[in-house]
Order: sequence, then structure tokens, then C-alpha cells
Amino acid sequence: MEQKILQVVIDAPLDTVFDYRWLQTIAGMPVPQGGQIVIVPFGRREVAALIVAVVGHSALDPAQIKDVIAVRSDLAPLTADWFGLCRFAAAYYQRPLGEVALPALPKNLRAGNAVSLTRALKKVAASAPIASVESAAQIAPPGLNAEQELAVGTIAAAQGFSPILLHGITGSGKTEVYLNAAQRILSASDEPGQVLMMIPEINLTPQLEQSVRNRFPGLPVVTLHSGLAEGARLASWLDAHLGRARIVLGTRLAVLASMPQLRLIIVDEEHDPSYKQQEGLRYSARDLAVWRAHQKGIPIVLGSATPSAESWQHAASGRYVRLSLRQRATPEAVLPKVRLIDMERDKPADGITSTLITAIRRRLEKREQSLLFLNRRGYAPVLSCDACGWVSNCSRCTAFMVLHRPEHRLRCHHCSLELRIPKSCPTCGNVDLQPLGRGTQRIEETLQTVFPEARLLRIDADSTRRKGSAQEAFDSVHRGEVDILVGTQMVAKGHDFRNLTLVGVLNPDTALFSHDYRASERLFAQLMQVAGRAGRTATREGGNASEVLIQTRYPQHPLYAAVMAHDYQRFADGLLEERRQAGLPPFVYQALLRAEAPALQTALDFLQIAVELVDDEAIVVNDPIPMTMTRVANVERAQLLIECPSRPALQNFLGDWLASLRAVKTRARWSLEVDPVDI
DNA sequence: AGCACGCCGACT
DNA sequence: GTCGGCGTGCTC
Repeated sequence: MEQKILQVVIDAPLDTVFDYRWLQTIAGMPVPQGGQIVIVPFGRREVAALIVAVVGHSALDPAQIKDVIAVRSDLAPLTADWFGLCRFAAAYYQRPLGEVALPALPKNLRAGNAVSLTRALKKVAASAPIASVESAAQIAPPGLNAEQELAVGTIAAAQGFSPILLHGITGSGKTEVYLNAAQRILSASDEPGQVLMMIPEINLTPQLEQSVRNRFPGLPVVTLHSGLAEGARLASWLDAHLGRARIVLGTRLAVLASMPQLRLIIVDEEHDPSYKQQEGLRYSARDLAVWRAHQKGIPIVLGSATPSAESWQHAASGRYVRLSLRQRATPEAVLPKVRLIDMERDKPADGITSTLITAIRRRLEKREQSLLFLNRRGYAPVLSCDACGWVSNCSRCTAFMVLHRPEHRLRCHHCSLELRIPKSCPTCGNVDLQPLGRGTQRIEETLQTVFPEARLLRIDADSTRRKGSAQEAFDSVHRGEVDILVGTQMVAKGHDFRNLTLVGVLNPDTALFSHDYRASERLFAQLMQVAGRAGRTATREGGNASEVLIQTRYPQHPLYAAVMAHDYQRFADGLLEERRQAGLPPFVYQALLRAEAPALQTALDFLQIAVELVDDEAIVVNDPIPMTMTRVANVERAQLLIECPSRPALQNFLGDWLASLRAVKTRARWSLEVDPVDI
């Protein structure tokens, strides 16, 4: 009887391979291969594992080796390319391979549920034969302008790894460039090819999915995102893995999809913070996509109206090719006029200046829509007592509990704590408690008072909690059932409202002076994006271009000057110069060690030990500090930032450092983040 | 990460 | 006298 040793990895924080015994129980049963999924006994449970190697002998005592329970031989093995990607991600983010590779697979594949896999495989096999791109492109593409033609030509002609930064203003037709480039690449060769098209949040950008499907009717297009039900996710994943899906449209998790015939990667809105996974393995899907394109030797298009500082710098240094779309694709369309409202001169009443009120009134008279953008949900960020100074602190976090008036609740946005709004001050009994500051709910209330006849709609995480309700809300705006829309960053993405001609931005100033050096970069992107919601309408008959009004106390700030001029380049060049002088990314590479414990000192003590374990001249070590929001859900948190001008040098150091950190005896829970954001 | 074993406080 | 707190140790 033939015996083999399968070396496997498991989804656990254990950076080793485990050996299992495979015995040929039925003559002719094929020997398992690397890249296949197996079910193995692990401790007292059964887990899914991935075979990384099949060998003849194990170094272990045979008595220690257990038998494999089952081999998922019905699935084509994961390829070496895919393993290479997972290996890179694991090494780069300092995690065990199994913790990267196994969660990248659909749950149903790992659950040992043979029935659902068999059914899904049958469904894939039975689905329509693969359509060729030619037969599917029967819908005539709209004509491209010269800039778009140049972009498509450059992408399609690219040889080998070619990172391309496509900088195109809102409405300049980036999507058409993506679709044409995809078409050219898919039809260029006789072999089947696949395109990975990544977008920040699929639920907020259903238009893109629709344009892709409309453009290539009959071509297998699948979506991959966390909102899919497990069955649908498995079906999409299998289509991608088996090479049947020609276009995979997905969010950040799609970067780890198995796509054996990958020929082109597109990352739309490449600057978007959603590409950064903020829990578990904290990877940048954009960065992994670039690595994947490099590994495969294929072009990758990073598209944005406001590229990230990192990508802009790569373009400036010549690492990326920069292509610009400076014209709006629809010739009659014009950019919205951006004006600032000086809040020192025009003092706002209830958060809204008279200039903005007048502008909204004009839109109501003309039956046009207005959008007010305010990045703060709830009614007011804090409830306070004038008499004794009490404020609505969360008892478990270093944060205020936010007043949610319609729900009659105080809510902590950082832990699950929720209370009824107190009728009187908990310390002095004063019944006159005051909300301080303004969130979307309060703005909605104010507007309803000022414009009692107007049809108002608020779109934020609270109003769209129910599944599908965000879509309903956006649809009703499109149908013209809303006069004034109030929303958080949710409304900034994706949706173009044809009849919307006014965007008001309520209090963007806080981001100008944030401790987070990335805040201004995000603000610029957000302002350009929200301005784009209004900008797509052509100059209206006899009317004016759409208008963006920004309420600010700092009308002289250069960021606003760049926004008014729609001049990303001016902003970005200035931003990069500041970063260079301050020694901040992208001119330095960072890693952040976080520690948390019931007592802050426990976390700080651990980080101090970590400081003392740094023995590398190339590494700059900062002081361990409590996090800005020190306590969340009764856990105290601290962090230690380390920096290095060289990425390889940092990588080299991190491996050794982590090995010594794992040996430290501490009660703190800790984790390392490479290339952190939000620090 | 799970999951078990193992030694000290408030309950039927 | 037991149920259960989480410390620590292991997983081929």
C-alpha cells in the first residue's frame, strides 16, 4: 500500500507545516497533490488544510503523525501562482501562510461539505459555454476621445508587467477605458484570458456592474464581495478558479481569488481607503494587486481622479506610467463651480449658513435636487449638562456617546453600548441637557424646519442598516422623489444624480488640522468625489453649471484653493513635498506594533520591551504611546511606530523582531501592522 | 486561534 | 463539598 506524507498549512497563528499520512486505500486512487484541500484531525477538532508539498518521508516519529481524513480531489488544485501570491502576502504582512491562504477560500470549500461543492461544480459545468469576447461585444461601444484612445492603446500594447496610473477627473470616462482595455486584452489572444476588476464597495457602485454586463452580454462576469451568500460566493469563486469567468468584478477580497488565466488587473478608485483591510490580516488589496500583476507579468491599471500619494509618487519617479484624462467624456458636461462660504462672515444658524440656505431655496424653486454632505452621523456627537459640566462619556471607551434622537438613544460608536437618553443630568439632576455639535439627523431636522414642504432624505449608516435599504434610498433620489439629500461619505461614492445641481459641504475643516497626516489627502479626495455627484449634468438650458458650496472657517487654506481649481496635481505635488520634508510615507516605510490589555501599563511595558529589542541601525523607533482613543470596550490600547527608509530593510528587520517578540512573556495582546493607515 | 487541563472562589 | 474563573500548553 502506497504511503505519502502530506505537508499542510492550517488557518491558525502557527507558522509551520504539519505532516499527515496518506495511505492509498483503493488501488488507482490518485496521489494527492500540492494545492489540494484536505480535511485533517488537528488537536481535538477537524479542520481544512492546504497541501503545500507531498513527500515520501517525515522527520517526525511515525507515532505522532495522523492520517488525513479526506482529500478534496474533485477540485482542480490551486496553482503555484496563487500560492506565490499568498506566500508573498504572508511574508510581507508577517503572518503564517495558512492564515492568509485558507481564509481566501470560500467557506463551503473548507467546511467538508461535499454536497454543496458537488452541486456548485455541476452548476458551473452546466452553465452556458464560454462566449468569445467578439460575439459578446455586439453592443457598439461609445466613441472614445483621443485621451481615452491613447489610454486604451497603451494598456493593450503593454508587454509584461506594466503598472499604469490612470488619472482621470470625474466624468472623464475611466470606465470606458477599463472596458475597452479589457475587451482588447481578452480578444487579443486565442487562449482564454481573465480580467480582475476591483472596486472599493460593490453595493455603492451597482452602475459599474451594470455597465460591465451591458457591455459584454453573454460573457461570463462574476462578482466577488463579502455581501454574497456563501453559495453564490462559492459559485463565483469556482467560475474564477476554473477559468470560466472572464471578468471578475470584486472588492478587496477578490485580489486573492484564484484566476489561472489572469491577463489584466484594474483597480478603480485606487486611492480608496476600503482597499485596506482593517482587521485580521491588514493587507492593502491595491498593493497586493500590483504585486500580483508583477508576478504574472501583466498590465495593471490604477484608476482615480485623486490618486493616492503612494501611486502619484510612483508615477512621478517613473515606476508607473501616468496617463491622464483631462476632458469630460461628454463634451457638453462642465465641471461644477466650487465656492467657499466664509463662516466667519456668514455665521451659520444651526450649522447652515444663509448663503447655503439661499442656494437650496433656489434649487427647490427650480425643482432641482441638493445634497448636503456631513461626515458625522447621529443627532449630535455629545450630550452635555450646562449646569455641572457633565458630558455623555462612554463608560467603556475614551469616547463620547453620540445622541441619536429619532431612536431615543445614546450610542457609543466604538463599542456596543447603548443607553436611553437620560431625562435629567445623571450627576446634578438638571433637566435641560444640551446636544453639542451637529450630525446628519440634526441637519435633517433643521432643514425640515426651514423648508417644511421639501422632501428630505437622510442616507447614512443608521438610515440604511436594513439590507437593501441603501439601494432603495438611492433609487428614490434617482426617481426624483427627494428634494434635499443629507448624507455621510456613503453618498459621495459612485452615484450620479442627474437632477442634482447643488452640493453643500458642512464642516470639513477638522480634517485640515488632524493629527492623522493622511486626513488632508482623504479630505481632498472626498471633496472631489462629492463634488462629482453634482458635476455630471450638462449645462442646463438657460441655467448655470452645478455648484459646490463649502462652508469653512479657513477660506485661505491651499487645500480649498486646489479644490476650487479642480487641480489635483497642484495639491498632490504640494502634499508630496510636505511628506518628503517631514519624512512621512511614501518616503519612509512604517510598521505599527499595537498592544492592548485591561491595564494601560501592561501594554506600554510590552512595547517598551519591544523598543529595547530593536537592534538595527536602519530602523527609527518612536516612543510607545497610548492610542488617541486609549480605551475601547474596557481595553486599554497603546502603540509603537517604527520607520525605515528602505522597504527591504524594514522587511528584513521585522522577521527577526517578531521572532524575539513572540518569546516575550506578557499579558498584553499584541499585533503588528505593516504599512499602517489611520495612525 | 481553539481546546483541554489545572488550580483557587461563591453556590446547590 | 461542586461549578467555573482564566493561566498555560499543545496542536503533525
